[in-house]
Order: sequence, then structure tokens, then C-alpha cells
Amino acid sequence: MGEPTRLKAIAERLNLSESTVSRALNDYQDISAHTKLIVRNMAKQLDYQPNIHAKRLASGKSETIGYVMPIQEAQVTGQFIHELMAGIAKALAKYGWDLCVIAPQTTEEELTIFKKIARTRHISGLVITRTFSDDPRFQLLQELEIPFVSHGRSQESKKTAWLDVDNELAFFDMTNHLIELGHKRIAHIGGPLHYNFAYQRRNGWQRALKTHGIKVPKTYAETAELTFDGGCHAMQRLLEVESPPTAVCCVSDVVAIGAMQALRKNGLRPGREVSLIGYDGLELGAWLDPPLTSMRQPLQSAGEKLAQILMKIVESGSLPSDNQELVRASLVQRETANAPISSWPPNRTQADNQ
Amino acid sequence: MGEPTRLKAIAERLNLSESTVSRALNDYQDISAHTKLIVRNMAKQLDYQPNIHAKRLASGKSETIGYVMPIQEAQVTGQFIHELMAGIAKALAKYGWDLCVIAPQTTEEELTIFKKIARTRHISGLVITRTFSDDPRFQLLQELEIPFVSHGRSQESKKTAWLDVDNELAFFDMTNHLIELGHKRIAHIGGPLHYNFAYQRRNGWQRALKTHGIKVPKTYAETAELTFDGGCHAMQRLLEVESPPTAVCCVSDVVAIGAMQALRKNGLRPGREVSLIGYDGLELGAWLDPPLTSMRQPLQSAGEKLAQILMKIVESGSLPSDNQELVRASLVQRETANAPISSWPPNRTQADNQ
DNA sequence: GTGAAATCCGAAAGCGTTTTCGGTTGACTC
DNA sequence: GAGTCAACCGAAAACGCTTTCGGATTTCAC
Repeated sequence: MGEPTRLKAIAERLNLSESTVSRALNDYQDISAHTKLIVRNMAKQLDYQPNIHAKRLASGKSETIGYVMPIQEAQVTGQFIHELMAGIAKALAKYGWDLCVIAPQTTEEELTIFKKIARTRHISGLVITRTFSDDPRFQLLQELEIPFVSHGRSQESKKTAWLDVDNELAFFDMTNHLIELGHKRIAHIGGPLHYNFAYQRRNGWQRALKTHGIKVPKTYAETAELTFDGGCHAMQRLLEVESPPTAVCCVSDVVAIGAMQALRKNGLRPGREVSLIGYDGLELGAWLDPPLTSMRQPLQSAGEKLAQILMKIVESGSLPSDNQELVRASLVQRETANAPISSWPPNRTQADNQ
Repeated sequence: MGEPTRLKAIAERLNLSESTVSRALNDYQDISAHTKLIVRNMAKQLDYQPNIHAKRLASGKSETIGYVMPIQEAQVTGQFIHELMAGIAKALAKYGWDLCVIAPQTTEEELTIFKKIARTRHISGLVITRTFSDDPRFQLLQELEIPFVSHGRSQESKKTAWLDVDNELAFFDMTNHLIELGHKRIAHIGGPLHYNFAYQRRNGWQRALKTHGIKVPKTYAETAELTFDGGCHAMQRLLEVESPPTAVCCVSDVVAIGAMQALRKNGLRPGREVSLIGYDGLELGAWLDPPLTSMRQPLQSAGEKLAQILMKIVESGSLPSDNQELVRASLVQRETANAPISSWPPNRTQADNQ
């Protein structure tokens, strides 16, 4: 392909200095419109692409943002991550920025990498996901003065930029949907509360119940690992309480799928005896029998927004005003959320039944 | 955090020149062992991290490889991509290389990006996946002299580097497994043949049948889109042929899951009347009822190997000897592949039954 | 017609590395 | 003691861009 075109080549062809050409291409104010025009035309003609390393060295900017890919701990996060990354990459590409993937194996390694980035500055901003209620990354990144935006909040994120789904509202909506279907015995299978979203989701469920004056036994607030087995066990426990629920709000689709399994093992059909709603809107939920009703948040657009927020922060050097955004999840109606049936629970009392 | 440490700082502290320090850190032969030692110690003490842009500019190397993230076309590729990327990133991190994600929206855009990379050279090598039998990328990348390695082969990949699972062998193994269970009426739901792997997988199935002298009607070779619906429809067609199969080899898990659905709709249970084996080993297969038997290829290690092969190519400037590698998939035994039962197919003839 | 301001561009100094090319030592040979 | 050869290290030139600073024009007001 021969040597790539350099600034010098353009300058020589046009009898201009390299600095003029550079400023013309970067749209400086002290270059005449005419000069800009001929420079740009020549650049296009020669298919000029600046040497990115020279540019970044000279300008001190890296135009690269890093995405911290979560460790392969929870299940089926792949789809989630893929969509989010696609969105991020898309938005960055528009501005010629690069997306660099960081895949730490442990939390300690992650923090070490942050420190390294703080010194090298070859990555000018980070997108982090999978936030915890008590997440050490927030403080460290602020100390290191690394611009970042998180997908999901933390207790530490009062003054940092984030984009999050309104988990509380999502579960409020979800629970209301079940109430509208006629359910009163609505349980919740939540996640470990060190996940910030688990905390919020449980709150949304509780608020909906309270709003409608529905009281449920304490045993209806279950907690599970965010896995198939976790959901399965939690559902099993719910079936063994004195008067089991007629509907369950699950913290994630995977947990819900585990819960479905537990129902089947007990000879019950999801959506008949016990309604179930998951969260994540995984497409695989549609392939189950019966297909899983769920809540879905937009991921690709979330990725795009994350990238935009972060680029703003990097460029301005400070937090822009609209640096925190809450998006609303929407219901994906499939077949596991229906009206309660009279034959369940078997030992149902008259009072419950009214 | 203050200014980062520069080469200069180390040089001044030790009364050495910058060039000596640089060469010491890069392990040049003309620097004494003693000097190297003190330089390295000082570098560690000052927590020196070279400015990557200066380094890349001066050396002309970018130490960055790109991963072309497939477009969101087929389903549940997310998990697949995630694992592969994790492997790639892990291997690269060991050598301080960066992983840059490229997410083209269309095939044309992908090719345009390649051309741009060829000029800027800010990415020194590419990993591509989702290869097609007739894949234009291979020729273009060779023309542009961009080092690359593919996950999966193509007709064009005779002289390029790749890592692939032995699809043919996998389906040979898979089919043999069914034969050993006693099946003779073994069908295949394949994918569109412009996918190279679809072609190979079908061949593996055919070879196993031929090896055992088993003849099946032409109608047993089904083709489906790589989606849930595709699998569902293909299975439906298989159930409608004159004497339906007792077992089906599916080109992917998603297709197999679709096939399961079709079976259920016809009142049949996967693994009882009709055995089913998928391919990909998705963990979600384990959550189905019944859990889906499948074949699994190692992905994380594949990612690592891809990275290693590519780094070698980039560094050596030519193809190393071991630039093509075939890995073997292994059976994930779950519950949809069992011995045939006598009551199926309903109109079974004596000859079939022996 | 003069001075000031505005407009436009070039020279040159970086940015922080790598790498080539010589030069200075000291050891070793005869 | 002159010459040879390693072994080490420093000077300086890249690498290709950005950005500051100042200089040359032109424009404008008076």
C-alpha cells in the first residue's frame, strides 16, 4: 500500500507549512476559510489519516475510553455486555474514539489497573458496570481523577456520573402489574443486597405492596444467588411456607428460570398456579415453555449514552450538568404472568380468596 | 497524583542518559547487567510507566489488536463473544497489549474500517470471527497486508492463520454418539451453507452415517435459519416426513431449542420419542426441561490462543509455522439424547426396528 | 497618511520515546 | 607500549503531530 500520507505531504503540495495544515484540519479560528477548504480537499484526495500516536502524544489526549468487562461470575451476562458494548462502540466511533477492553480477573487486579491507568493516562476515561452498593471503585477513581461513568449506581455515586435503569420503579411497575391481574400474595426473590440493584428492586416491590395496602408475610421476601440454582432453591422455599404466594417477582431472568424449574418439580405450571415475572428481558426467555414474562431495559442506547456522557466529561474536564440519568424499564409480556386461579394454593382460606 | 515519571527522571537520578535507560528497560545487549539492575530498580521505585503514545510513535509499533465484534444478527452470540473476548484480553494483557473493539454496523462499513486501519496502522492486527464460506474479508485483509487471525475458516483461508473447532469431527462424534445409543434414523438440522461451519457440520453428520452404512432419506437433511424459529420450523418439517427420525443433530443450541419447542407442540418429549443434540454447550441449555445435550468448544482458551497467534504474526511480520489449529469439541451430556423407544415413530416398520 | 487592530500564516519548540552511530574505556595480545 | 577488540554508554536524530509565539499583511478609523 505504500507509505501513508503525512501532514508534510499535504503541506508541500500546497506550499503551506505543516502547522497551517494541522490547524486547518483541526478547524482553528486563525485559518482562513479558503485555506481550510483547499487543505481539506487535498487531505481527502490523498486519503490522509493522521498518525494517531503522534497526535495523541502531541496533544496529550488519548481519545480512548476503556470498558471494564465484568468478570465471568454471574451467569448469562454475555448478552447484556455485548449489547452494551455495541452501543458504546457505536457512539465512540462517530467521534473517532477508540474503545479498549479491560478484563481484570479479580477485583484487586481491577484496582491495580486503575492505578496504572492513572499514571499512563493512555485511557482517558472508563465505563464501569456491575456496581455494588458499597463499591470501592468509585472512591479510587475519584482519587485518581480518572473520568468515569457507571452503568448502575452505588452509595458512593452521589457526585459521579451514571446511567441507570430505575430499578425501584421497574419493580414497582412489575408488582403493580401482578396486582392488576388480581394477585395479592406476591412474593419476591431478590438478589444479594450488596448489589445495589438488588436493594432497589426489593424496595420497588415493597412500595407497590404498601401502596395497595397489601401485607405479606416476611417469608415472602426471599434472597437468592443470581443463578439458576439460586432461583430454584428460593422458589422451593417459597413453596414450603405456610401459605405460598400466587405470584413472584424475580430479581433476574436467570433466577426466574430457576424458579420455573422448582415449580415444575412440584407439579405446578408457571403462569398457572404461580405467576412469575423476571427481569432482563433476555430473548432466551421467549424460548422457554411457557415463555417467561419479564422487564426489559434498553441496552444499546444505554451504551451510546454512557459513551456520550463520558466523552463530555473527558473533554470538559469536569462533570456536565446532565450527568445522571434514569431510564425506565418496560414490561415484556409473555406467558408466565396471568390472573390467579382459585385452586391455588390448595389450603387457601376464604379470606384470601375474596 | 502529580506528574507521571518519565524516562528523564530515571536518567537524572542515576546519572545516566535517557537512551541508556531506555535500552536497559528494553533489555538491549549492549547494556551491562549491573546497569540494567539499577535502572530497573529505580523504575520500579518511581513506579515508571512509559508513555505509550511516545513509545508507539517512536517504535512504529502499536501493540494494539482489534477485535471485530460481530453484528447483532444471529441470536445469543453474546455469551460466545464475551468468553472469547475475555480470553483474548487476558492473553494480551500479559504482554501489555491493548484490545480494541470494532463494532461495524454493516459489512461494507467493516471493509471500510479495514482500509482505514491499513493506512493508520494504529491497530496492528485483527481477530475476526463468524467466518463465511465465501468471505470477502480474507482477501481484503491480505491485500491490505493487515495481520489477522480468524476464529473459524473460510474457503479463502488456506494460507491465513486461524483457529477453529473441528466442526466436521464434532458432528461425526455427535452422530456416532446417537448411533451408539441405538439410533438409525438420524436427521440433521443444519444452518445456511454460506456459513462455513454449517457446511462442515453437515459433512460430519453424513460421514458418520456413511461409516456405519446407515442410509437416511434426503428429507433428513434439513436447513434452518440460526434462530429459535428456524429450529422450530425445521423440526416441524422433519416430523411431517413419511417416517420421521428418532434423533436429530442440530447445528446450534438455539436451533435445538427451537426444535424442542416443535416437539412439545406435537406432544412429544425431547429425549424420549426424539433425541436431540445441540451445539455450543450454552449453559442455558441446562436450564431447559429437559436439559439439552450439546457439544462444547473451549472458548476462553481459544481466545487466548488467537491472541498468541496474532501477536506472533505481528511481531515476526510473517506467518509462523503453527498458524492453523483445530480443536476438538466435547460432548456435554444432559438429558435429550437417549436410546430410541419402540413406540416411535408410530408407523414404524419391522425393518426399521431391527 | 498614520497608528492600531484584526487577520492569517510560518518557525520552532515541544510531546516522550526509540534507535543508530560513534566514542570512550579497559583488557588483552604480541 | 602500540594495536585490537569487546564492552558500555552518550549524543542526537528521528517518529508525526500540536501549539505557542510572533511576524507579515491587510483593514479600518481618524
